[in-house]
Amino acid sequence: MADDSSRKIKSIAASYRIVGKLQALDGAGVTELAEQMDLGKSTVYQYLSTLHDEGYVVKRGHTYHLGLKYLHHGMYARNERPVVDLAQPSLETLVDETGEVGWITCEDHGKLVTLDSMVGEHDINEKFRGQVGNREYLHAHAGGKAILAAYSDDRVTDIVESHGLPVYTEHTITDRERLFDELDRIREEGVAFNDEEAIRGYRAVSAAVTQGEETVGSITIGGPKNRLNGEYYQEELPSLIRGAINEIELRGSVESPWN
Amino acid sequence: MADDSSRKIKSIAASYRIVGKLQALDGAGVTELAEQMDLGKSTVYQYLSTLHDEGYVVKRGHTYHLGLKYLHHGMYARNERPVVDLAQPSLETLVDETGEVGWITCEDHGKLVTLDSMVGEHDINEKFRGQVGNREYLHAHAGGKAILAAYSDDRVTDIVESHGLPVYTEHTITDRERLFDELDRIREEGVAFNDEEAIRGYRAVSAAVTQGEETVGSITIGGPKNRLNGEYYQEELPSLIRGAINEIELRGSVESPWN
DNA sequence: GCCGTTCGTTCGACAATGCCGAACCGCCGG
DNA sequence: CCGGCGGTTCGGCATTGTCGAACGAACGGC
Repeated sequence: MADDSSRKIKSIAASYRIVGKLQALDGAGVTELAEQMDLGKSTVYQYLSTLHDEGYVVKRGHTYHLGLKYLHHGMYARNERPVVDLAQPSLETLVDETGEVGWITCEDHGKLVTLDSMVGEHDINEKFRGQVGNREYLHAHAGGKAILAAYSDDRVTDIVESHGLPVYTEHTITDRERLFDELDRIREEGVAFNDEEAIRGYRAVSAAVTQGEETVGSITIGGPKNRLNGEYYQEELPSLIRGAINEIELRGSVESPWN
Repeated sequence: MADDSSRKIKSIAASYRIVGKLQALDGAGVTELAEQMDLGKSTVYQYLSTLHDEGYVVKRGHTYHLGLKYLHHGMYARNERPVVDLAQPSLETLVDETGEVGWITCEDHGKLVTLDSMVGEHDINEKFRGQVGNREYLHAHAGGKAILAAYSDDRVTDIVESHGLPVYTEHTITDRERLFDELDRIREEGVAFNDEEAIRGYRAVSAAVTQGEETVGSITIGGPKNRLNGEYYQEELPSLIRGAINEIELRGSVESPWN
């Protein structure tokens, strides 16, 4: 593995390695970066000043930080995802009705990306609030499993092979067979659950959003286990989510009819 | 101009040119991009597949689109800006009180970047709503002028020289002398106005947010001219904004005392 | 059902250019 | 005044980004 002898432009890969490190370190200086990445000080400097000229990096004193041009591209990419506009109104009313936390997510390069999150009246442990842009593993979240269940088995296998099934809690699904069983169950029931599989004490219910034939993301309602339990968790929320999905797909087909 | 003979890594600059075009075209194919940028088809292909491997670009059918990794970096860069957490609570109450639209903005590479926007009860023409990540000229917006007024004249001159003073409406400030006069006025009064300088029919009031000695951004309240006029526009909003700034800077100095 | 077109993709070879070490400069503390 | 630690500049070698040409797959019209 890690072959990547395929024709890649090394400097682009290197530039993003630097960008990632810059983010991980909350900003850094030339020397520090050069040491951490086994690159010449002058090389790192050249990368950073190129990125600076292009506006993707800012200098504060003697340390470099990520610039806000990434926000421009990122929000553009977010808004381009149809699931955002499709799901927002229905999910918002769902959040108002339940008071829980709502999420709009989609898949990107085998990860589950948070596109939007809205908090209901039960404002909650900060832990459970969603950060837009966060990238999580698909298999450990309700929204991710809902999306995987909408994909073909081949596509799921590809994703599992390239990302693995890392463990978060004792409830995380960590082997492939159990995952496929779970996905079959989700395909039958139409909703996915997350029962403390990512964070202890946190549960969620989710379903995939499709536009035409394509799966474009998922919506999720989540909250603490002490409130999400019994019939509310097992029946009421799933039924509300299914209703919202229904509403969303109706609107979707009205907005772009016969397409 | 456009000298850029300075030691830059050409492939990084080129990769971001491609990323920008990809955004401008709402996704594009290899051939289309190659034509628009005067590059070999194979060259563009190599860039795109590198960016794809790195996860910064997604393929949908035969067209490439921006990926969501930019959202990850972008939201990180946004959240790192201290003005977001500092200003959010005070601005939110201000928006609730007035019912207008509120903005949190900051400067990045000579542009005014929207970090957050919140709509009050007078939900408004979509035109006036703020898109997070948007990059505007500083001189044509209340938030931008408030920031410029907090900078030194040298710094302002640098920005004006590299970005110019493009015209939006007949009220836009387009010459340097008038800009500096306006900035002096803002320094005295403590608030900046935007009287149809960016969009016809749109007015706004703003003030800069500082943390310690550093200007970290600005907060703005804006809305349609027919509501923002008379004493409300000239006295009441400025006084509310000044109050919010006061509150923000008190909290800022409490959170990081004696620093 | 074939051929023409158009797209994305692969490959090889040359020259441009990314990369590094070494030297330079400005700042700070002793 | 000096040593150490940052960021920055510069020259030259070898790497590698670049392009043209050729390939394969998908599509559509005669």
